[in-house]
Amino acid sequence: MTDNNIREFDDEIPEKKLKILEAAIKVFSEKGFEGSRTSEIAKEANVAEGTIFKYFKTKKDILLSLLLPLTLKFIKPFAMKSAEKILNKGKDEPVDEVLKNLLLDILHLVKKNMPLVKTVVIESLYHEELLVPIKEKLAPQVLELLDGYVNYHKEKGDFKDYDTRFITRTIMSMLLGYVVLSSAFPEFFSLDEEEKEIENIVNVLINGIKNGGV
Amino acid sequence: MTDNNIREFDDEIPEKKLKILEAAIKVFSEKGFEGSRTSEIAKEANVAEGTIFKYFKTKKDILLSLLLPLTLKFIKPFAMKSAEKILNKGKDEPVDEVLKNLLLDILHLVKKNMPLVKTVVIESLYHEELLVPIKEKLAPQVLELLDGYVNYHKEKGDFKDYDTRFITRTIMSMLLGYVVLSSAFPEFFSLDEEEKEIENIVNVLINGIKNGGV
Amino acid sequence: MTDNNIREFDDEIPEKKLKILEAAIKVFSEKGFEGSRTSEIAKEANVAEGTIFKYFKTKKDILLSLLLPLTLKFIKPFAMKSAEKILNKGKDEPVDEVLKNLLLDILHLVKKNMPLVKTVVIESLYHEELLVPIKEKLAPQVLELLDGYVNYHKEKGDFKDYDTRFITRTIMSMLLGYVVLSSAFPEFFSLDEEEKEIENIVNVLINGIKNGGV
Amino acid sequence: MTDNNIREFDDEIPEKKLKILEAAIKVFSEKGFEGSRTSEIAKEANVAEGTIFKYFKTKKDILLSLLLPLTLKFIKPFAMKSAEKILNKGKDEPVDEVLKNLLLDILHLVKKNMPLVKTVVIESLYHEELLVPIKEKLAPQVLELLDGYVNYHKEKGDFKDYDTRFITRTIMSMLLGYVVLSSAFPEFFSLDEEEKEIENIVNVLINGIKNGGV
DNA sequence: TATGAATGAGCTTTCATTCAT
DNA sequence: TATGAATGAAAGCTCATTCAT
Repeated sequence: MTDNNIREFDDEIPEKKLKILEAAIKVFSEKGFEGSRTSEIAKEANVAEGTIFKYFKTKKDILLSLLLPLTLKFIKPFAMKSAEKILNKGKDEPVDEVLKNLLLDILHLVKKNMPLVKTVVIESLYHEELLVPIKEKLAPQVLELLDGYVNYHKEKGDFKDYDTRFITRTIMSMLLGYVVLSSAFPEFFSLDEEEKEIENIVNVLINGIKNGGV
Repeated sequence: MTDNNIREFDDEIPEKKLKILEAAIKVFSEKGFEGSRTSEIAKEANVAEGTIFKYFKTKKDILLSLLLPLTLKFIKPFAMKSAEKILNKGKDEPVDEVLKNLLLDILHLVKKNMPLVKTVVIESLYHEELLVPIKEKLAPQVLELLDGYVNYHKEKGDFKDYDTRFITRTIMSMLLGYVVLSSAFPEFFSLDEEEKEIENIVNVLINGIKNGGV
Repeated sequence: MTDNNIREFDDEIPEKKLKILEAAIKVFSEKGFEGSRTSEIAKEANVAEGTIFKYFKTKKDILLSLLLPLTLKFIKPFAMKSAEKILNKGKDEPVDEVLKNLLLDILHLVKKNMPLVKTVVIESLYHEELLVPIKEKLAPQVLELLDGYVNYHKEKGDFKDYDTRFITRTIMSMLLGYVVLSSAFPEFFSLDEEEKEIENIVNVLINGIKNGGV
Repeated sequence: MTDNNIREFDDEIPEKKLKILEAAIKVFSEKGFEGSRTSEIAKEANVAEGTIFKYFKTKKDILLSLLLPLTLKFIKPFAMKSAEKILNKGKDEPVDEVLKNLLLDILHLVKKNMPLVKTVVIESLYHEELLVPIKEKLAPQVLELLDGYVNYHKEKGDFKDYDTRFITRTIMSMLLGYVVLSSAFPEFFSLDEEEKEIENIVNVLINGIKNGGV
């Protein structure tokens, strides 16, 4: 499921550098950045320790260069492929179907890149250099996309008159909560019913849990 | 708001040990466990570095002893005070009012102890010794309480016939999502409208965002 | 002869710090700064390697702190004791006797602290941070003293009408040349005839080597 | 002035090897041998780092091969050209003129090759392998030449009856002192008056600074 | 011949831990 | 009990040297 695959953009990135990045993602996600040893990354990457420092000035540098793969992984496919699916083709499909597919897309992207996402998200709590680009580049793009979707349906009269940003946040919130909970306590979730779970989440989001609400 | 106050249970815990724990919570939450230095904890606690090791065998030991304060902070008040409010007194109050109060209670508890919670939650991702007790002691108690609440309303016919555990998870999910989002991106939230935000979240949870649903 | 004795000013300098400084002077003078290993300094000082970095932030820091002992060794005794001997008491003594004693004083100071002097002089060729204080503090004081001596005798009509600074430089030059040559090629000099050698140097300086002079 | 020109003897020395030697002389003289990086030498020589090790087994090897250029630079011209000028043609010229020209010759040779000379001289203090050949080959030849000159004038009755070797040493000493001082403290010397300075030095050497000495 | 990516031994420096006081 | 100087194992990083191309 998680394959740390960051090779899609191996335009001219050297093989060894890619192996080091993959190894770093794995080790960072298991031990945390500060708890990781460059020696372990080297071993994991089947590379001499010195080689790491040919490609990255410092250990911290490895962490910071995870921003690029993360961005490429999320911005590119998410903003391009999904955005059109949602906003153009989606206009005729039922609202819950569209939302479910959107959340599933994001979820799959996150799950496929869980070690990378986990590492960047957690380390951004301790390293401003990581948080700032996320806030200024990644987050706005995701928000813009979702805001567009929400506004479209608000104007169409599908959604209640909540503040657009509140609805966006709530959608994000539910997905985020699911991701975190299901990662931390996988034994409470059945792996094979992920699609059903997301379907339920979308249903709650749209109709609420109250009996009688449609 | 966050005062790291763990002195409530200073039955016979020595003053210096408490100061070390408080300092550790502060430093751990700012730098992460591995990124924290015992020298900084000592300075923050106004204590000699050697003193730390009179009370804690190792640095890791400090981290592990955060479980006790966390448990005391959450299990005790939450299970005792709130549980009764919710299940007994709450039976006559409207369902959304009860839920809102419950979430606000939890939220306040979390915010008041954010550094402690942040540290234990994040470090539990890297240290089994921390995760296991959480899964086996803390989580079940919280789940039991919420499950009870959900079951009560399901039986009363207030809630749709979702799986109890799914509703519980969804409630947790939304709160967790809110906590994480509002901590990571405080600039997207207005600090003074926390209560309104929770109110909205509860409304969405109960009625959904779909127009026409009550 | 060379005892690396820098303890004279051990006002409150910790014993271990002194031992590290002494060891560093020894090792630096034998291997050069860059060729020296902190591990060897530690061993020489009978101290754990980590202890070095309790007293000095970096290895470079050790080098820079040699300036203080050097200054104390040279400025203090030289400027105070010798200056008066030379300029006051010396006024009645024959000019060559005074000069000979002055040069012998300096020479003994240099020889007694040869490793320290060698290290600072050579490393100042590669480290601006070392050269600047020497040029701005040490050198001017030495020059001022010698200039005073030279001027006194020029005014008295003892010396030819060379530029004062030229004579000063020439005196320094001859001593410097002797120190360097006798250090590099000790086998060309008889150790026990140092005083005779200096006497000859002073004679040449005053009377030249030309026959018939005097 | 200093052109590191060691190409005079490029009998069959490959171009790249020469470039490496020149680069090494430059870098060594600026950073010291141990403080120099082969990577920097390679860059300075416009050569791949690996190429260095095609021509020199080790970094140390580069240092040792500086002996040959140094010897060629000094022994050859100095012993051949100057020696005849001094001992043959010089016999009719005034003693101070000859000495002045000799010192100027040496001085120019030293200045033109300062980085090379500086490096070999300083590093010989830390590397026996460098010092021994200097002591056994270079020094004796220089001394023999000067001794011959001094003896010639002693026998002619021009010089006082000092030990020949003492006079030789004193001449070397004064020149050495001048070179070192003027290199370390160039601001104390006027560059354009080098010839005048040497003239003065020779005058002092011959006549002394005492007033009335001829 | 010349390259430069890769190496890994060894460097300086850090830091949790110990222990004499 | 509390200290903080001292420790030394282990960390990140450097750099002379190798070798496949």
